Amino acid sequence: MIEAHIQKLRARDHLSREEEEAIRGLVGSVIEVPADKTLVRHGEQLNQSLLLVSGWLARAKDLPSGQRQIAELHVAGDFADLHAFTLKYLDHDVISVTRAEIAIVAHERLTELTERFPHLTRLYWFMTNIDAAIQREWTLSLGRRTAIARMAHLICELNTRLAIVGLVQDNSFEFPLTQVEFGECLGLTSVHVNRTLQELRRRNLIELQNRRVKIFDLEALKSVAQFDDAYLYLDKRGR
Amino acid sequence: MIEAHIQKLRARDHLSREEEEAIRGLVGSVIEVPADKTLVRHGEQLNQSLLLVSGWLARAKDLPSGQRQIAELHVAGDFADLHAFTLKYLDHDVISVTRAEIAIVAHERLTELTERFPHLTRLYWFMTNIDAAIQREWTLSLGRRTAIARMAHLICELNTRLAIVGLVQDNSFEFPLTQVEFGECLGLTSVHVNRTLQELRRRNLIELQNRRVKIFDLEALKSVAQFDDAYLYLDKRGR
DNA sequence: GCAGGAAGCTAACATGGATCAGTTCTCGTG
DNA sequence: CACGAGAACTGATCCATGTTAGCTTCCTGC
Repeated sequence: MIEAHIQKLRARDHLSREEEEAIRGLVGSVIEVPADKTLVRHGEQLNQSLLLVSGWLARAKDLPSGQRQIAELHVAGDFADLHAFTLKYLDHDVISVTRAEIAIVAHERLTELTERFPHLTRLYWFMTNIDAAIQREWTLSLGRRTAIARMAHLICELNTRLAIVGLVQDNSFEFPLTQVEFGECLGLTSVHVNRTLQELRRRNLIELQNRRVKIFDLEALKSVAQFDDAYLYLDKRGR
Repeated sequence: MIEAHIQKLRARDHLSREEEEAIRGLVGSVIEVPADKTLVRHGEQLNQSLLLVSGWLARAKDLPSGQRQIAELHVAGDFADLHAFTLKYLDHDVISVTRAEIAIVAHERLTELTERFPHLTRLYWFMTNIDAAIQREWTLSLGRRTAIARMAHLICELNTRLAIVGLVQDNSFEFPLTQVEFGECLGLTSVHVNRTLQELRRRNLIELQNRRVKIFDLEALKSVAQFDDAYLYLDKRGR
């Protein structure tokens, strides 16, 4: 059920058997939601967080004009709104990009967990800080990278994050975003997403077909993106 | 010494006398650094965090090409790298924008504090999540706002954050960034910063002279910026 | 197997902001 | 009190990306 989540944690730190059990004990009910639903609305008071079991979610911020910026994408194993545990309400929405299975974790359970396991407290604090690091990298992309580098960078990021939870085979993974949604991540219009995608294709770096990305030349793609995975903190230093 | 920091916390939650004492006990030495120094280098192993007493710091991310994006600005009362407590090393640099006084807090002290005060643990976790929310708002700015809205937004943000720690008088506050640095925050060139600043001036919204911003019409400025301070979490819900 | 809608794609044209190449201002220093 | 350096400012030009307005393809439901 939450194997992907355990894998994601294990990529960053050691877990004792007891800790793993405690984490599995967090999950209350598991629900299934359709694509394109707003699961959490900004400002709404929250007493639970969403642990994504399968499918994709996103953090979306909208401007009064209707323009949307996606601030982070979430895949299996991610807590989409763990930060709500301390924030109490969010400054963005959480939306489903695809149909998704979601394990509900009550904040009460998290309070108990954190009072029993200082180490897991630091570990989950750390996980919210990784989300912040990912958003910081997106900030750099939006501020300073060109459209093609930005797009290549996001694909490298997803490739790395999906590989951790076993969702990459042969440099290929499912990519369910429409070009409009892709643009909402990259700060681009769908027209320019289309053009940029074709340019990546033309350079024989990737292919995107039937909601699936295939990376032909990962090293070249990383170099276009100036991608360095350090910001994903894939090392076990003990937190 | 760390009054500003206490004020900033008090803007978000209640602190008991005992908790306040414990927080004051965090501070080791206090140092003074000149402007334009790299205080923390990305990747470097850390066992302390920097609590800013006076002056401005920034989180900077550089591209191999030498282009720089500033991801957040820090003013008196901010922990510039509290996230290093769990991250162990950073994915960005911390630089001084001005001469600054900095209180050094050893991570050992923080570990002790968090094991003694679960409430303060949640509070500091919360504070790192506010930093993330600020960065998310910058992401929205960079992705979807025009240059003038972005600039207006940042000024509104600073106005709000500086007011909390008592650094705003008569809608006016010290603003020590050069136009180049301002552009590094906004994802703009200094040329365009200059022009955009003139446009804000021309519309009688603000004035920037002698390293000082004066806001003439805060409501109009907020409306240009589409500014809503919800993302700064200025309410006391008990964390 | 056909209708309708969403997603993908395209071309022509518009524009916000970058780039380049300076000039002017300011202020600290000898 | 002149000089030098950094910061502020400017004009001309360019170009990456947006905008508009389609057309095409692919599903999905009936």
